[in-house]
Amino acid sequence: MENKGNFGQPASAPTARERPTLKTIAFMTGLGVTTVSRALKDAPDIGAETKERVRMVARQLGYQPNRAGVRLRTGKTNVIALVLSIDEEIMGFSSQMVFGISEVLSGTPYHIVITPHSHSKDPMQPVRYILDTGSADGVIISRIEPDDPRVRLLTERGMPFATHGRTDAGLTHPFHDFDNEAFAHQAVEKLVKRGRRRIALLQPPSKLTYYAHIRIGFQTGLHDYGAEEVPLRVNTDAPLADIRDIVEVMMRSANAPDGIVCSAGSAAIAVNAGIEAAGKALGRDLDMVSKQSVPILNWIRPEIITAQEDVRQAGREMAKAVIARIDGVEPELLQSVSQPTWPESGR
Amino acid sequence: MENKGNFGQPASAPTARERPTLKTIAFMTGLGVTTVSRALKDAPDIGAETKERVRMVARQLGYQPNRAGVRLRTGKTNVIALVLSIDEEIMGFSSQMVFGISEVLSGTPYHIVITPHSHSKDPMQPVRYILDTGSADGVIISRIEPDDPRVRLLTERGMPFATHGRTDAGLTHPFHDFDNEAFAHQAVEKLVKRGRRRIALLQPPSKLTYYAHIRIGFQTGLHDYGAEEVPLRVNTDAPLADIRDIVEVMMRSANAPDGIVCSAGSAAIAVNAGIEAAGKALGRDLDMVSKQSVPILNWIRPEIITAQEDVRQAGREMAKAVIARIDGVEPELLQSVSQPTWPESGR
DNA sequence: CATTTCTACTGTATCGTTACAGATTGCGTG
DNA sequence: CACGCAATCTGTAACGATACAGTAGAAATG
Repeated sequence: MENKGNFGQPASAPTARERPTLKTIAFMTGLGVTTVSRALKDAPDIGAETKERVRMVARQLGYQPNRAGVRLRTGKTNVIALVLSIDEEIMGFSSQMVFGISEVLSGTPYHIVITPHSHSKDPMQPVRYILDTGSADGVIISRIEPDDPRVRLLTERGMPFATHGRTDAGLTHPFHDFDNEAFAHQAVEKLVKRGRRRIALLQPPSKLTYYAHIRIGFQTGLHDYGAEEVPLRVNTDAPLADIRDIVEVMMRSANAPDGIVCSAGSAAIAVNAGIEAAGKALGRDLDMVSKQSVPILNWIRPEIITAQEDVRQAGREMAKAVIARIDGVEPELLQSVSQPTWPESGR
Repeated sequence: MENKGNFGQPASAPTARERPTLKTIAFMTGLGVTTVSRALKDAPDIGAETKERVRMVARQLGYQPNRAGVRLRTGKTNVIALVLSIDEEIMGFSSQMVFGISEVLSGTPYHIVITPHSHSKDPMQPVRYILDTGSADGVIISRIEPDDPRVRLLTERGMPFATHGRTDAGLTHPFHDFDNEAFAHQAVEKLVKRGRRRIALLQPPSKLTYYAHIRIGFQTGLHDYGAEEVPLRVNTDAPLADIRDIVEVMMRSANAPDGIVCSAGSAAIAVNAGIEAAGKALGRDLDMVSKQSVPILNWIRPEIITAQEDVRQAGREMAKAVIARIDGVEPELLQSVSQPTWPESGR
């Protein structure tokens, strides 16, 4: 856990095994530390030949700037903080996002730090921590609400960030979102095309922005294709056991739906269990459409009609967006919405 | 007597909105920066009353030490690096581990940095990076091999670390592992108790240490309970489609097994699909036992006999182990193995 | 020829923290 | 009364990088 050995003496001895610093390069090239620093960042007041020499030596030594030095002097942390809700998921949702993000960051000096929190507790806490300690250059958050206080705070403090999901309160900020409205609309279409007309919706919690997107897509779908809604009093955040039980009751009732639209892959598993518990069969008594972020549902029941939400891609988009924002690109230009894809059933 | 003392430097202006530093506290208490620093770390040469005062002011200001300052001066990064293989998982395996780790780290100054890599590429690369740049105080790695080169390198360089899985080459190091031998043994027992005698094993890739653990548990199980193995030529790392197809072929063949032991939850889903594709039914024609890290299998088929591997707990254990190791605790004392738990089926 | 203007480099101070080597004061001792 | 010794507290110099204000030398200008 310690690293120096270089005491006392003036200029600098190469000290073979130590990690190279600007001083090492300066010593080897016979230049000043400042020159080396500026040469490596391609400053205009350094001679071309000198730059070349410095770069060669730096490469040769495997020089990597000391992050603490840079951070202390410039305030640049080279860190992107990913704020995750630990009760957010059962499936590999956030892993995929992490991997997408790191794909993009791997070509940059940025590191990714995970800042978890329980969304039952204060969701502002991690954001405040990051702002107060200046521990990141950029932030990625999810589970966005229409007037999300985190978005407000981050904007107000000028911290670059990207969100997974949109807001709806006149704030302009980078985001990536899945087109949940299109998904819900298309889901209804698929069901109606299979002759289903009485459709239930397992929707997200109403405080999240995409609740409205799902609702609108669903309702215009019902209208456009001439179907009606069978109410379902539970949302995707409920414990799987609750979802199962409520779906079972619904499926046993007189006005059971003949179609279900499900807004989350993990919940779909519970819905399926509820359907089976009621003695109904997908494809025969009813059809189900679900979105999923990991291709798993068709392994469980090939009959489930699935739309893919590419969360890894979302991670990539958001990582690119935050970095662009850090580099001063206007937020308007850093917004994207991805369309649902409907893989041909099969496996 | 002539103490001209401080000339030039007027200690420091409070500058209300700035982030407080030691200097701020020094200014407010009228003490020197050094004194404040030492007071906050409860050094023995600082008066009790002074410490109290410093602590009060620090708390009042919401002082948090600047990580870059500490890191630059001491070399301590306060970072734990989690090295993850991005193709490691489909399910929420690594998320659960991340959350377990952060539970423990949340009470400490440590941050968690995710360092991903593709295990098809060079698995040493992230470890080398961390060592070369000194970017973490401790490392957590998984997918351990019997003579894992990463374990060798980390040990050699004196970097504190913990592994998810054991090695088998005379190296002593902190680890947390799931008792795969016990799992496989008990799995065979469960199957035989249900009257199954011809058992197939879906095993992990042979290069990983726990391959041997699974094999031994399985084989002693076969021996102890009087069953025989039906060979299955595929491992848990194979694409799910391959697993499904191979299982289907096996289940259609003349000597189809009447029991299957499966070493990974995601693979079990594919195995189940293969079984169903062959027209066989769990509980009737055969039984399956699988381990899982996320309670999902019984939602798919209640008949699957599942053992729970608590990956979140593993994350907690490893985080505690790395920190203890950083604090100088002997590696021998930082090893733990968790037992499979067999939740009563149902949900 | 003196002066300005470039070009190419360099020294110093600084970010926040801590290791280290002093200071200062009070007080008990011989 | 000088001395030693605790008990407290403090200034300085790093750690590695960069912003800023120079400087030296050569070339262009008047």
